Amino acid sequence: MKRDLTEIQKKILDYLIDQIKGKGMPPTLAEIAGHFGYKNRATVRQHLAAIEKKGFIKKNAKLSRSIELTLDDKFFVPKPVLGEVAAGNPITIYPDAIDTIELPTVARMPKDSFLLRVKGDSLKDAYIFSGDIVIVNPNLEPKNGQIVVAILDDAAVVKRFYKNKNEIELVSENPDYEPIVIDRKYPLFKIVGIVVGIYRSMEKKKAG
Amino acid sequence: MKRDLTEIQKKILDYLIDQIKGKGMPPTLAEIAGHFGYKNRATVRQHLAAIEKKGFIKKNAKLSRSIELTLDDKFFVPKPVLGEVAAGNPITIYPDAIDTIELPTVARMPKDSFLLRVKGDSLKDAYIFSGDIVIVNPNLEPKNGQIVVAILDDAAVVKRFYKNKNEIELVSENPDYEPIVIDRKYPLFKIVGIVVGIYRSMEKKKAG
DNA sequence: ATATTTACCATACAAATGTATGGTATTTTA
DNA sequence: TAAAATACCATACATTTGTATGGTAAATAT
Repeated sequence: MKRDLTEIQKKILDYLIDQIKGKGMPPTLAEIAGHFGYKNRATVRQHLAAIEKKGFIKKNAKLSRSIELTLDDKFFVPKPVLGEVAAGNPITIYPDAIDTIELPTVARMPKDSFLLRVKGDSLKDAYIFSGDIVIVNPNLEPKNGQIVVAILDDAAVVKRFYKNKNEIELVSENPDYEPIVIDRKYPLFKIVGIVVGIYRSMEKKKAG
Repeated sequence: MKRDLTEIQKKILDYLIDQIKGKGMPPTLAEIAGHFGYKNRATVRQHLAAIEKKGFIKKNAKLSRSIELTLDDKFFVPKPVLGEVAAGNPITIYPDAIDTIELPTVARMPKDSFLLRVKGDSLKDAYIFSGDIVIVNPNLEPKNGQIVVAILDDAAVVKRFYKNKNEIELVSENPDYEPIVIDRKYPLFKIVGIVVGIYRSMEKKKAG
């Protein structure tokens, strides 16, 4: 089937993915040549032909930048899910993506916002459920009543934010969970961001 | 600040987003012209210039397909909401968009899919609530247990789909609502599409 | 009432782009 | 060892592509 790529071909494919993912469009032959120091587009063309022959890309003849990654369907824009955040008890946010919504083909990662998958049911009265993806914007100031992602001590929770006189409270909608009052017990406390939206795929596969 | 786009400009922007997110690369002027039936690339160019002036895209001069979306910072993409669909009692689907929501780019939709705002609470046990936006794909065959949008008689509902021997049943998760059995009473019955995802913005007030 | 914006058209042109062909040299495979 | 495959080069060419300019007509704004 798919033979292995040579080292150079691998580097070129990497570059293709990087460009498509990062810049939002595939490079031209000239751009690829420029990046790798080739003096000729024909060289690039031959590499691309080889990569295509091995099944990693597809080129639509005669169209500029017509390099398609043959990795998967593009049902949704692939976005990395950075971790899981507890709606009940705190759960660690992993440094790297733990999962991807759909596949890592052609995505443009927005600069600031990120995704977290919710675990636990403490926000079920706010209609957020285990398995939902919350969209977190780290650049907004939290207002009372908003749902925020906060770090307590090396772990994160998603709860409603309330700031009183000199005390911050994180409350669940679910009465089974006690409100968390932020005090000296949480020296690492930090608001990670505000939940600006949630998304839920109906295609089932996720466990809670 | 950013002036509103005209209808045509909106359609073009939508097409741009669709192509960039879906195909992995922005279209050329000629491709845009072809898609909208323009006989001339200059027309497209002028539209793009207008859209760029209003701040929705950025063009890198002289490069082919050099259309960058400046929406990613905002993380959201405007999409038309075609109407309201009842989770409880049927509500008419309007022929034109009744609203526009900012759909997160994570929730980019498959081609041909559309959005409906849910009204009513008959699906609340399926965690879909009044005010939620459902993403509907009209190109999938419904399987038992899936949530579908169906037309009963000039009105639409969103319910769980079950097909028995020779009978189709639409059931709510909420026991307050009786299952609807499809028979001669519903000569116009038609499955509009399958709910493939839901999105809920936390920033906007929810409609009752 | 007049100016501006919007929404198209046509023609023209330089640069960008993909392609074609032929060449050299090295490495890998049969 | 001979035959492919790999990894480059150069030159040439037809299209594609973005751009520039000028024009018409209708809708909006001032």
